[in-house]
Amino acid sequence: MTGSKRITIHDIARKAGVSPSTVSRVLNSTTPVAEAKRQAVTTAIQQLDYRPNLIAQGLARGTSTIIGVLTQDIGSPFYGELLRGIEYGFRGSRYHPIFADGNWQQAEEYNALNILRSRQPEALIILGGLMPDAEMLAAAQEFPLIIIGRSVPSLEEYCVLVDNFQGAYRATQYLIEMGHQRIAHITGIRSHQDTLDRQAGYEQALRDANLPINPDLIVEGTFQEQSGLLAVETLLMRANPFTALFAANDQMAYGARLALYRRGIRVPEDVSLIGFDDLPSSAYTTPPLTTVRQPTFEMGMSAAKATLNLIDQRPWPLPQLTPDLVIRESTGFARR
Amino acid sequence: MTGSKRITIHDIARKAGVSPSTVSRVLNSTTPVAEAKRQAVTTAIQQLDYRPNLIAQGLARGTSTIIGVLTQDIGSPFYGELLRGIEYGFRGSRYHPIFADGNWQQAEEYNALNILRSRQPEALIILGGLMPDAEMLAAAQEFPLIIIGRSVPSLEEYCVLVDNFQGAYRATQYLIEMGHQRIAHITGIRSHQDTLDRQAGYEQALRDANLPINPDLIVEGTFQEQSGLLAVETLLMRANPFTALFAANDQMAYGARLALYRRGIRVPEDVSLIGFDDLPSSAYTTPPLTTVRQPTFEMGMSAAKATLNLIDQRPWPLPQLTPDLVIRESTGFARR
DNA sequence: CTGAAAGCGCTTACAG
DNA sequence: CTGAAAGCGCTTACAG
Repeated sequence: MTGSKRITIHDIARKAGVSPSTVSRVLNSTTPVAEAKRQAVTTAIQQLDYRPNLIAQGLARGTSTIIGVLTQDIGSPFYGELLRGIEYGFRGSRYHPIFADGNWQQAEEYNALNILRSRQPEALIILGGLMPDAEMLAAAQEFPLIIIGRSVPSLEEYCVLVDNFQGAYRATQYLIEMGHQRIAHITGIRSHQDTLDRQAGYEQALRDANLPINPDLIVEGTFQEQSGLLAVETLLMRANPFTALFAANDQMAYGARLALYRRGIRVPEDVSLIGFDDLPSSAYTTPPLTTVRQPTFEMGMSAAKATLNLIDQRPWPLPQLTPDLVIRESTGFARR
Repeated sequence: MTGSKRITIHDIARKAGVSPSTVSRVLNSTTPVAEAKRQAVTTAIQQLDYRPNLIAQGLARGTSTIIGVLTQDIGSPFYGELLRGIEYGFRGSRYHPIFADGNWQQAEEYNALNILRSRQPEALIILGGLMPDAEMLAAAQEFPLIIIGRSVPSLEEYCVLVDNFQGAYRATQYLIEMGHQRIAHITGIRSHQDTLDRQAGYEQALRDANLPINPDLIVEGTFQEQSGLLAVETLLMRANPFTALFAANDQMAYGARLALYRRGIRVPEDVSLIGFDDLPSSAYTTPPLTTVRQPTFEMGMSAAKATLNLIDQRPWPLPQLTPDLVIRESTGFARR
């Protein structure tokens, strides 16, 4: 179970008949080294299967090559693609992301941030979260910082996000174009900015079409499946008919779809259903879900790339990401 | 963007009028320290908002407090719960998991392993993967090692997994009990042990019920949704009727369900459908999916706990995890 | 090109 | 109880 003595730069120096400094130099090719010695060192490294101790290197160089990533719910389908994108973005670089989860609770976020801090990250990526803007500004003082899925005033140029208002507007508008007039909305958690922006987009689209905003058609969810299911039950109990339903994320749309199914309400024949996110599985629900696509993988990847650029003090172009409406089969014309 | 000079143990020593050694001692409470000095140190720490540099500590103590986790597809829904469990299992400990992804490719797995190695992890958790058993044994020499979702000969006591054979057997048996005689199977990727075990369970259940094993009813998938969809198309083209379908994982079951839907084949009235994994969203498909549940969160959590125990040289009881059949609404009696 | 020395920020025997 | 010193495994001026 326990390995043999970890082998160090000194071991290979001895074996190669040079000084540790020289070994370090061939390792990092920072300074020319005589060919013979270089050879000796190289073969010694191979023979002893030596691998530099990154943490010692980190201490000596003052660089940890670690990027702290503050997540909110590692494990949720939405974060899955984001993480994959981040992981992909750092591949081949010498940097390695480490994750700490805030669990959508402020106290845990602070805690996670401190955990990350103690690992001396060279930059931070923060995904959403409930931390006050002031804290974000403070963090930006301390580290190169990229923020995903949230817009922080005066830090806009470090934020990677799609326009939630715009996405929701587009979704609602599409429903209206399809002839729907009574469009219900399941919101996310009130404290999230996404929730507010998406609801605002929904309402604006209604307004622009001269349709009334009916509070009875709006119900709050939690971004999770079960809440979508419950929301539909609530909506149905209110006996306020609707022919279309816009859920603030796909997971709630799944729950809503199930509630509808249980009541024998057909999608899209009786009710059109539209989500937000375009999770990978949304293309495989029955019927496949019409939804507002967030390019999550790309968001993660560009955040990673931007982080690398920030560290190297290069410009960090962030892509112009627009939420696309992906029209599948859960939406149709309103019944006449 | 760049922080001010990082403050160290010396800064607080100076401020508190003690030696760095003493600061270290109050930090770690390894040795009694006079109350007055302890106070001075504590307040200095607060005032300067000092946080120890974990990487320096690591070097000095020879402990990184890092656990390397080798994943295969961070971001897939199956791994989501596992990661969440792992994360949860390490909460409150001083250890922190870091992830590197093998992407289900041997070369990348080796690479990921080396990346982890360079971070000097104190233990390793390896999720599945294609690495030869011999490599796993070697890794176990080098680190305390826990393996999830795979059984490695002579390392059984370090493996956390559910019995795939048994789970598949149970699923198939249930279908048979419901009167199904022509049961199709969508397998996973051939090179995965899970695939083999699940198929074996399926076949054994058939055999035990004196039902024929019909190669025309078995089609290979990739564990992804699209392959489930394709598999059903293939099955349908073969014109070999079946009344039930067992997919080697939920994602393929989703794809299969969609293919069926497109053909107007009802679930469960015309075909019973059963998956494997019990992903969180499987409770919300239409109809909710009958499936073999893997307690992935618990698996992740117990792997983490076991790892901590291994590190501390304590016994590391691994739970007895059995795959439960979760009967929902995608299965029913065979048509007569 | 190359070695000896100092230093990265801590910890931990060692000697009071 | 406590300070000075050595050491963790590297890197990097500094002086040849």
